[in-house]
Amino acid sequence: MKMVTIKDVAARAGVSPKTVSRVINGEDHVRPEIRDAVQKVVAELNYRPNAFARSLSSSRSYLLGLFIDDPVSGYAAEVQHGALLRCRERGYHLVVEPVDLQREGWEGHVRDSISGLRLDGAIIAPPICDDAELLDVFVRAGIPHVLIAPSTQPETSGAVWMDDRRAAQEMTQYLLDLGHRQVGFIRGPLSHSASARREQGFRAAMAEAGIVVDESAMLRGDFSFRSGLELGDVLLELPCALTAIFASNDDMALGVLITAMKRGIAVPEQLSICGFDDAATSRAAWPQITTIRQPKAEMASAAVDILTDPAFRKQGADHAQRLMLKHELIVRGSAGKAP
Amino acid sequence: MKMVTIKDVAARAGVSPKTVSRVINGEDHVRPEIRDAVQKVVAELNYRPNAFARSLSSSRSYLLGLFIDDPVSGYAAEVQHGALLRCRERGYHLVVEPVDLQREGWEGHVRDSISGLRLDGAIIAPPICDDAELLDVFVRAGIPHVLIAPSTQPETSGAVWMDDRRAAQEMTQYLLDLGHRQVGFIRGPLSHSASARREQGFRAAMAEAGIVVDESAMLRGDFSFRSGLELGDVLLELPCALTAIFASNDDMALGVLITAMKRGIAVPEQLSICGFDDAATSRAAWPQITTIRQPKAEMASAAVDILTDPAFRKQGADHAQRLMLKHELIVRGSAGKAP
DNA sequence: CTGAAAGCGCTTACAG
DNA sequence: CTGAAAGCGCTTACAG
Repeated sequence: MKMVTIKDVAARAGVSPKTVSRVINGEDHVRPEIRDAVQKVVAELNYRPNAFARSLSSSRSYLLGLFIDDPVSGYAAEVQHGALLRCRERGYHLVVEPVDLQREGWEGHVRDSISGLRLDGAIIAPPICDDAELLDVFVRAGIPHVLIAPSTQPETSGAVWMDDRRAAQEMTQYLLDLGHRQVGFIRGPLSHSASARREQGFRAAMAEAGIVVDESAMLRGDFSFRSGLELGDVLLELPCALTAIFASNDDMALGVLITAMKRGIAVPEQLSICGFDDAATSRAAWPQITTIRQPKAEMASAAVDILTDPAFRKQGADHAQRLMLKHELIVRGSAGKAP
Repeated sequence: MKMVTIKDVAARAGVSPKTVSRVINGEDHVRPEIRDAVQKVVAELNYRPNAFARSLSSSRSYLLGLFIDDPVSGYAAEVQHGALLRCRERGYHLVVEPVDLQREGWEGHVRDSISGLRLDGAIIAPPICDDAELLDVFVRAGIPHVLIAPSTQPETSGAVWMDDRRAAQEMTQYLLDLGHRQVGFIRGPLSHSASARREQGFRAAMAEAGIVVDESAMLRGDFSFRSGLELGDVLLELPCALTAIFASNDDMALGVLITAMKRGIAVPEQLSICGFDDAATSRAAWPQITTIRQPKAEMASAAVDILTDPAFRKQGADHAQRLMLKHELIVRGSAGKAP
C-alpha cells in the first residue's frame, strides 16, 4: 500500500513540506487559515507521519523502554499497563524489555535497545532498578531514566516510589489496634529492596507499642505463593501461638491463608492474615486479603510523565525528578479482632 | 553521546559502507577475510545499526505489534512474554497496543501503529481476533497478521490455536471416568469464541456417554473470579445435587472452589471442580485446580515465527500460515472420584 | 565480490 | 510567517 507522505500533503495543501511539519508538530508561527487548510488535507489523506523518518532527522524516537525483571508477574502487568496508557496519551510508544541479570549477555540486550532504538527514555522496574551496573549502562548512554520504587535515589536517575516503610508500619498498627500482640512476619527476598523497608516498618510499629519482636516468628520468603504456604506452616507450629501473620506481599499472604485452611484454622476468627501490594489474587481468595494498595499503575504513569515532560527533557538527566505517591490500607476480611 | 555509524565502521575497516551493511545483515558475497575484519571493527566500536535509518531505507521496521484487549490479564502476560522472547531471538522488537473495541477511536489508534510505526506484522489476541472490522484494518493496510485462537480463520490471516473443543471433551471424559454423572458447566462469555468451543466439547462428551445435559446446570459466566463465585452459589443450590462442576476457565473455577469452601463442602471429596487455561492462579489455590494447559506462550512464539519467517514474508499475506498446538490435561487435586 | 549514487520521509538550521 | 537546502544513517538498484 502506497503510504501518504508529507510531500503529498504539502502538494495538495499548496504549501511547503516544512509548513506541514510545523502544523503536525503544533509549532507556532503558522497562519490560522493555513493551519486549518493543512489539517483538513491531513484528515482527508489520512496522513500519519512516518515515525522512523521523524526519529532519524530529529534526535527523538518517541519511544520509551520499560525494563523489567519478570514480565509475567501481575506486578509487571499493572506497571506496564499504566505506562502504556500514558504513553499513548503523550504520543509515545512503549517497548518492553525483559532483563535477566542472572543471564550472560543482558548488557548487550540493554545496549541494543538503547542504541538501536534510540530510546528517548527508560523506566526501570524493581528489583533491577537497584542494580548499580544496570543503571550505569543508562547513565553512560546519557539516556534519561526513571526508577520505580528504588532503594536509593542516585543523583543521575529520576525516581517514583511509595513509602513502603510507613505503609508496613500502618498495617502493623492496624493489627495492634485489633488487639494482636503475637504477630508473625514473613519478609520478602533480599533481592527486593522493598523487603527491608517493609520489615523496618513492622519493627518500628512493634517497638513503638513496646512489644519485643519474637525473632523466631520473623521468616524470610521469596514473594512466591509457595513460600507463603511453607513458611505459614512453620509459623503455625510455633509455640508462641501467633494470632496474626503479616506477609510482605499478597502472594505469600495467600499461601499462609491456604495453609491455615488446610489446618482447619478459621480466618480471621482464630488467625488474622494480611498482605501487601493489592495484587489481583488478594481479591480472588476467601476471605479477601487485607492489604496495602501500592499505586503501581500510577507510579508508571508518573514515570512516563517525567520522561516526556518537555521541561525535563531540556534540562537533561542532571535534573532528575522525584515523586512519592500515596499508598492506602485496604481493609478486607482476612484480618479481625484478636481472639 | 556520539553514536557510531556505519561510516565510522567502514572507514576504520577500510571498506565501503555497503560492505559493512552486507556483513551486518549476513548477506552473501563478502570475502571471509573482509567479513572478519568488519566484524572485528563492529565489536571494537560497539556498533549498533540505527533501527530507524534501516527501517526508513528498507521497507522493514523489525517491529511487531501485539494487539490485545486486556493487557493486565494473566493470559495477556503469558502471551506477551512468549512473543517478546522470540522477537528478541529474531532481532525484532515488540510493541504492545491495547485495543478497546468499546471505545470510540480504537481504529485511529490501530492505524497509528500500523502506519506510523510501519509494523512488519501483527499478532492479534483473543477475543478481538474475532472482530471482522478490526481484521479489516489490517487486511486493507496489507500488513501480515496472525490470530491467536480465533473462531474462524479468514483466508487473509494467519492463525495459531489449540483445539478447545477437544480439550473440553477430554476434561469432561475425565470427570465421567471418575464416575461423575451430575456435572454442572459454567460457560464463558459470548464475546470469547472459545466459550462456544468449550461448551461444544462438554456437550459432545456428555452425549457420547449417553447422559442428558441438565440445562439448568449450564450457566453463563464472564471468565471472572466473581462470576465463578456467584454462579457456583447458584449451582450448589440446585436440586439435582451436582458432584462436579466444570468451569470454562480457571478464574471461574477458583470462584466455585471458594464458594464451596464457604459452604463447608469438601473439595474434591464432596465436589469435584475443574477449570481451563492453567492460569497461575490455578496453582495458588488449595486444592490446586485440575485444568487444561493452554500453550499460551507457545502460540505467541509460533506467531512470531510465522511473521518473521522470510519465506512467509516473501509470499505475502496471500499465503497465510496456520498452526495448531497441543494442549494437555493437568491433573491436580480439585477433582476426584464421584462420592 | 565490491562500491558510488540516489533516496527513504522527515527535521534542523538558516534565510528571507 | 514561510520555504529551499542539507542531512539524519541506513538500503536499494545498479554498475563494474
